[in-house]
Amino acid sequence: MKTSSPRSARQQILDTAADLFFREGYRAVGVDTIISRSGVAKMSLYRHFSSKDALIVAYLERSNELFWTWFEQAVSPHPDDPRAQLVAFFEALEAYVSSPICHGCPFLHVATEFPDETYPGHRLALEHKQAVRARFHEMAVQAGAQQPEVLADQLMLLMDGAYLQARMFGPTNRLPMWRRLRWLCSMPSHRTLVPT
Amino acid sequence: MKTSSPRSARQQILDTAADLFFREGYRAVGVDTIISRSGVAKMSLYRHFSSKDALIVAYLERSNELFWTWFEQAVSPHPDDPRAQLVAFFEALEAYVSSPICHGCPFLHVATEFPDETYPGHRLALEHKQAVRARFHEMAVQAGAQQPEVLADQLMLLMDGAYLQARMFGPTNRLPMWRRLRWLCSMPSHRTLVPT
DNA sequence: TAAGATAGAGACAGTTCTGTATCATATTCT
DNA sequence: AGAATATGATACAGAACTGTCTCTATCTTA
Repeated sequence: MKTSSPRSARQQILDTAADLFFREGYRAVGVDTIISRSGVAKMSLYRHFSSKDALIVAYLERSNELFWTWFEQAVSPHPDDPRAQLVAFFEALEAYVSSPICHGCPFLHVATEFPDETYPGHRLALEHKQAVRARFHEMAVQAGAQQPEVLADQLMLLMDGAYLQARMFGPTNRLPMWRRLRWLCSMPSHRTLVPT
Repeated sequence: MKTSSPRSARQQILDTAADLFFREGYRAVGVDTIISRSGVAKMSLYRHFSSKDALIVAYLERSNELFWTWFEQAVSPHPDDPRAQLVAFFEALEAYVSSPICHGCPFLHVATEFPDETYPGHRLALEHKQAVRARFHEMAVQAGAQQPEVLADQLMLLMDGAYLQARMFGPTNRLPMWRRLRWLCSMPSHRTLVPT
């Protein structure tokens, strides 16, 4: 451990940027806002992060780590039951997107705000989503799913759709559609719902 | 009909703004880019649209109209078969999101870039999505779905998820996941795929 | 206590953004 | 032809943005 101040300065910047980026968007938040809100000097920001884009990348990398610790923690109560793991994760997801602390998905947002696929943040978003899908696929196989590819796609749809709705309906009025997330998980699909 | 120039000027602005907003995003595109790309004077833009936000609103309203004409045209071959109408729309959607002209969904984008629910564009996005869901629900009822609410939610998930993926994977490399859209439509859900 | 690294404060440059003002020109309708 | 309207071109104001520079203060560590 070096000093405590530099670490806390960097952490302060990252925490503030995370909150602002998540709630208001990447392009909507300027570095001036970040430094005034975090109470650090502008040069401290640029000493720790070479540019705003680098700060965005750092935020996304931290978000990725937080996601996976959250994920593994959600599935940990069922170490030998992949099916229960999937259900547990989506229950955790439902609780999260129903809470006022959720404002969507940082990776979905960055891919929307920076459509250029060569943009570093967009690349990270793609890698993240593909990793999540790979994890879903792995669990689907372990659970003995008959069509793990399709199941993985459906779960991705469910997850990203939940994040989207959280963004559209704000932290309040969250319920209109997402009280039904668990239903969507456990329901047979529309094909079977509509008589042929 | 008044003159031809004024109409074509306004149309020129709207067409150019539509293309730029859709491909690059709302905040990423400035009015200077729009006027230089469309070949009109800046004052012509501000004579037709009181502000950039008003231009965004006009674009969204036009997008809404185009969506519904597209929607009704897609379902028109099956006037007396609501179930076939749903399938026909999602086939049209699959073809659209698989084509390079699709860059996502303008309403999803505006809600992501402007999280404030009081922002006019965000409000329009909410109204649009709720109208689409209402239409799905209506068709689900007509088709005799056992749980039209759930089916409507699933269809919204499917549609928005397709738009999302189109944004993440660019106009190229579109296939990785969305070759399976029709499968997702016709497949029993993961609950039945995973043995209990 | 002394040295070195880090942070704070604030001015500054250069660009970009939205929106306005001015004036000349072209087009349309009477 | 003449009047009204719309457009083009361009300069401009004022703000916001990213990123840099300088100088001073603080804090850790030896």
